[in-house]
Amino acid sequence: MLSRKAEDYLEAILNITEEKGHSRIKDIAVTLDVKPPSVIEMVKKLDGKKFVIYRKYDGVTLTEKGREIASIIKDRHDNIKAFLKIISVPERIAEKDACTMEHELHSITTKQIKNLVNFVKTAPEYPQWLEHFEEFCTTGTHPCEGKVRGSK
Amino acid sequence: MLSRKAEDYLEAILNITEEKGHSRIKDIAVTLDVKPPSVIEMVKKLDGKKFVIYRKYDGVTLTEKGREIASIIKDRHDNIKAFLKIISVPERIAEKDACTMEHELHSITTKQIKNLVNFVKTAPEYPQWLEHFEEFCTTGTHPCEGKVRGSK
DNA sequence: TAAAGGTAATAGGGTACCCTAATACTAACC
DNA sequence: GGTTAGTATTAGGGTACCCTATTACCTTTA
Repeated sequence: MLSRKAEDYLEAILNITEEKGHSRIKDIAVTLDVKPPSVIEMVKKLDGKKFVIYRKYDGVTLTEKGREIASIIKDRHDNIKAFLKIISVPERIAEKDACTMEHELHSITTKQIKNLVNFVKTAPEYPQWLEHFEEFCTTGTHPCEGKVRGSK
Repeated sequence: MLSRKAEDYLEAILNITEEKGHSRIKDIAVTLDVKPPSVIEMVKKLDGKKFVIYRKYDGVTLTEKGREIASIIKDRHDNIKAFLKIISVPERIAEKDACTMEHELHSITTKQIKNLVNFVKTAPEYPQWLEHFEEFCTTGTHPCEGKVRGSK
């Protein structure tokens, strides 16, 4: 229903509004790294579809409908980022790649990623799991393999 | 350097060529679910950039440069799909979502996904890990938690 | 070898998203 | 209240990718 870019705009508006109390054209432009005329154009479109309310010279606010979409995207973003950090992707790259993955993935996929994050985080052996994974990344072998010091 | 769509075309051409020995406009169109004129347009562009060789009425072949890109994408695709299947995403959805993720992700991210797949697959407790994960997805708790029957 | 059926190519358009340059507006200060 | 600095808006264009309708070409078969 909404394009990937449209979702990006909604998410940005949500973040800016939460941070500053209101969303101005310029802030959206800076956040998304586009020029103000591009923002105006998209915001008019989103207003036409009732995702935001846009009044000239007076900023942009999300409608209930718009806020709902934005929250879903933001939630996906956080889960995907958490997953990427678990597999040792550096902060900045995790942030950027979460922005890519947060759109278009099937809901089952994002649900399973969320499950994986919870599974690993709440696992009794969580810290060891992480250590083992990191060692595996460096050496290519499982630390516990064939040793007395098992995975437990 | 190459757009996401351009990469899709290269990957499709690689797959079709491997399967049929040569790539025709129509096959590419069917694979990517677009109309032939769209294929012609893109293929001309890819020819101009030396990723493929396109001769009218005579199909399309990858150059060395084009094959290299296509192979990288295909490799990413396979790894991402393997990951999605590990976390119990159904085949068809995994295939589709791998197509989405295979572009634009940072090389570190795709490397770490590959590492994760190998880590889990070669783990001494691999089948148990999977069972535990699946049970966690259904019940929300770790099977081994506080029980005699531990993770080992 | 000529006609037919299918594939390929071109012409002409459309949408989504982005830009620069020019103009309009607002707010804040003198 | 007028000037200025900053922000918002409009006007006009550009690129990427897709389409339909039309025309060209090839291959097969009578």
